Amino acid sequence: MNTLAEENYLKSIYHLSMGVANVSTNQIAASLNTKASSVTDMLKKLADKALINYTRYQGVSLTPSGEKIAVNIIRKHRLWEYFLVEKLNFKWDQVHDMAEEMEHISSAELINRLDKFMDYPQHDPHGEPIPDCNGLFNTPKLKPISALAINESGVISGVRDHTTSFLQYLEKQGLTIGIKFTVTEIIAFDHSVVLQMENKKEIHISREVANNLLIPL
Amino acid sequence: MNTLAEENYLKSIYHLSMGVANVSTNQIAASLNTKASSVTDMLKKLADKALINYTRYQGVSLTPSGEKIAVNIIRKHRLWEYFLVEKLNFKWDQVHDMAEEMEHISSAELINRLDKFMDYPQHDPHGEPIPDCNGLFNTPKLKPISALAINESGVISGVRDHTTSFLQYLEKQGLTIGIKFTVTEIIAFDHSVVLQMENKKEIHISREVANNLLIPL
DNA sequence: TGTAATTTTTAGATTAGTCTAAATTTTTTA
DNA sequence: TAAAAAATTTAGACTAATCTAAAAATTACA
Repeated sequence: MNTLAEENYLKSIYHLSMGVANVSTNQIAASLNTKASSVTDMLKKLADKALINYTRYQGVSLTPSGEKIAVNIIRKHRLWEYFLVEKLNFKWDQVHDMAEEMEHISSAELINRLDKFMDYPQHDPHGEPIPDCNGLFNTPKLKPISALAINESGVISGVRDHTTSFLQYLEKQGLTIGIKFTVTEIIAFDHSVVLQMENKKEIHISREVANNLLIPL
Repeated sequence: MNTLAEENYLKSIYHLSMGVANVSTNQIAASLNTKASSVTDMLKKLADKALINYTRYQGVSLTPSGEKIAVNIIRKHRLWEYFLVEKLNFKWDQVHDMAEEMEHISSAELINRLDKFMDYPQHDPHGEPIPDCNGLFNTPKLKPISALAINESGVISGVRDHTTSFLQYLEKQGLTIGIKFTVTEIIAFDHSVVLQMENKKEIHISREVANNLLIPL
């Protein structure tokens, strides 16, 4: 098995790898709130274990076995988040830190039974896809609301920003996963957007919020 | 907060403290599968944090704050065991190691909601009492089946030994928590005991098993 | 294209938790 | 009650993960 620190590095590298060939030492250091020198040490260790491809000064990528471990941790994270929201009634902005701890519970049998207990959910409370027990999942292609024109509609399917403050704001506005809306106005001056919700209520969101709210492509 | 190692030491000291004033270094070392010298080091650390009363060569006891932490870990352990058995359908002999990991999940809010979700269970799958959110619980006074005479009855309410092999044996025999029986025979030669179950089936158990199966005093 | 800026790595410490081996204290027992 | 045995502690070392400061490599750009 791998240590907690190793698991967190693999997960971080996985997240940072989206769409890029190699992840830099500094990127990893920033995402884990640690120093570049600490990252270098750990990269050597992970390379020795054949979990990453690493050449000095050239950044890293996950090997298939490293990716498998990372995806499994993400599976556990998202299933526990789903559990916390659906079974224990937490809000979607409260579950991240708890799931960060729970994702390191090792038993595969446990997580598979948890998956079954919740009837195999496909997405976590933030709209992220949950890998199945073989590590398979399809990432829905999403685009921000800011890419829509007037009179176009969409269903909120994801968020780009996962910070508590952003999620709390969305919750308060009723802008949660699965909600349908139509763009009724785009303010030329600041690119803010007016949405009409299914219940006819209008919500005015800033360009920044529109950039961080995702709908299917 | 405390480290994982610190939590395990406090829990171990708590369990070993049942009915005795002080726990010895060697007892702790044996229960944690570590060396006496490692224990001594940790005892100094826990004493510095005022979680134990420690005088060199004299053994240790928990302070009120140390006991509070220990009881909280035990609360979490037992609630997760209950969850694993009642919600995820694990057998009572499968849950200990998983709960050993889960008991270190830190959130108090999480564990209180889990408690509520399961409707405030009073006992874990092995019959051990579950402390409430204030750390309060009453330890039912129990005695072994071997203390019964012929024609006396009882309800299985706890087990002294928690090893997988013992629990699996009991499970196979149908000797689980809550089961009622009457002693129909005690073999003088080896002190083995014959039980008649509610369904009239007779089960013959060794003296050792009878010593490890508990009923209310 | 060569110097400056940035990034990354190395060198050397530090902390938590552990270990072995030796020294010390307590307990047992002859 | 004094040696022997057992228990406990100390001393010194090791590993994992981290840090700071300095050195080395890469990249940027004048």
